[in-house]
Amino acid sequence: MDSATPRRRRPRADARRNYERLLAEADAVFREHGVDASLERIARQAGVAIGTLYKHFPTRLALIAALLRERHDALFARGDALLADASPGAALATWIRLVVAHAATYQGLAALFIVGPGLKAAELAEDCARLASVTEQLVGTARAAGALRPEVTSADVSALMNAAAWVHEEISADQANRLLDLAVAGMTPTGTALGS
Amino acid sequence: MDSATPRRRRPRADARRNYERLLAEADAVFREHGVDASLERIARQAGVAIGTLYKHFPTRLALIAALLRERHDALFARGDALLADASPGAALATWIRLVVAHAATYQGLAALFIVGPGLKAAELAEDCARLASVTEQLVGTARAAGALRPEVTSADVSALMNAAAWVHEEISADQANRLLDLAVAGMTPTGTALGS
DNA sequence: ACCTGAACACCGTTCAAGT
DNA sequence: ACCTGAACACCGTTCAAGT
Repeated sequence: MDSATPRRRRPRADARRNYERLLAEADAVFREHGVDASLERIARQAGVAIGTLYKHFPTRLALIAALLRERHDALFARGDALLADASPGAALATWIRLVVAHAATYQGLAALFIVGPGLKAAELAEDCARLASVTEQLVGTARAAGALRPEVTSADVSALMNAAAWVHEEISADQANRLLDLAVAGMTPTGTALGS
Repeated sequence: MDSATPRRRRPRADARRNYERLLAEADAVFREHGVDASLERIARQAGVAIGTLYKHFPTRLALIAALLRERHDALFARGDALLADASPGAALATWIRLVVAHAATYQGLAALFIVGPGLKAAELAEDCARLASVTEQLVGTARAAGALRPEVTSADVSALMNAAAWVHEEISADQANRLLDLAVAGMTPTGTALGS
């Protein structure tokens, strides 16, 4: 059985260094120019040839996915912790803020998340599925606790989070927060904030 | 004085025909591939050389603006009519639907509208300003009539309209409508739909 | 007055040749 | 095992030359 998943050989030192430099430069370039930024620029800034970038990351999405790996693990861990929170409304409110802030880190990232499990985004499909799963559980708990109107779906909450992240990218964090607060008030039985 | 704005000379017949064909093909290509579609493809499909496209439309935004001209005139006319509506809440609700449907016609259009009067978009700046102006007036009337919570700004409504159009582009008209209904409920003193 | 298409720059992607 | 960089395709944009 184990032979089907051979343990990875220790990578060569220069390969590992190139991999790390590429990730670091990709983060810098994506922060400044969004996830559609030039891959050639990333390779150039990392001091490697373009072929080396493609060797390590066969597609743009593979690069993005590798870049998000650690942050996603941390995000999902926080999500799992929130599921055990005593106040389901407050837990969902916290989760929404976390996800919006994360999805707004690079311009264009929210657009990737929103298509999610959809056709494309192969390398990010699993991350999107986990994101949707945690959201669905938190929405379910909040609804069961009476913190959400019964007709609000987890798809509604996901769409809102991505839309708010997009507003954050395109206008400002402030305007994104206002949209979030208004829409959340519309999802609440009392017409106010979640968890209050 | 009039000599400062010389009356346009009648364009040559082939020039006029090329102009019209370019607009028609641009509409078709933008509908299928969004506003970032290849200009070369548009010229090719219109049967003209790339230089001819640039002669008529010096920038991509000039082409988009020309394409939206008639639709914008119709939209703003409807907006002016809505300002005289007896029910300000219902009028705003109608306006929101009109703008969202319009902003979702081409993928990427909402992203242009949301930056609006912002730095770029020179050729579209005036259209964005008129859009914002009508929205501001309708929001003001609705608020004065008690149909909106007092703290809701016209910037909030504009952000919501663009966000809903984006969700329409990226997911579905249905999901966009759900976001719209939920957020509007959060903007209303009663937590329900506008104009009811 | 308008149109054509070559020219240049830049990027995505692949792959033969090197070490 | 990994890296390099040329090669090809495609597009944005400009402009000299044609009609």
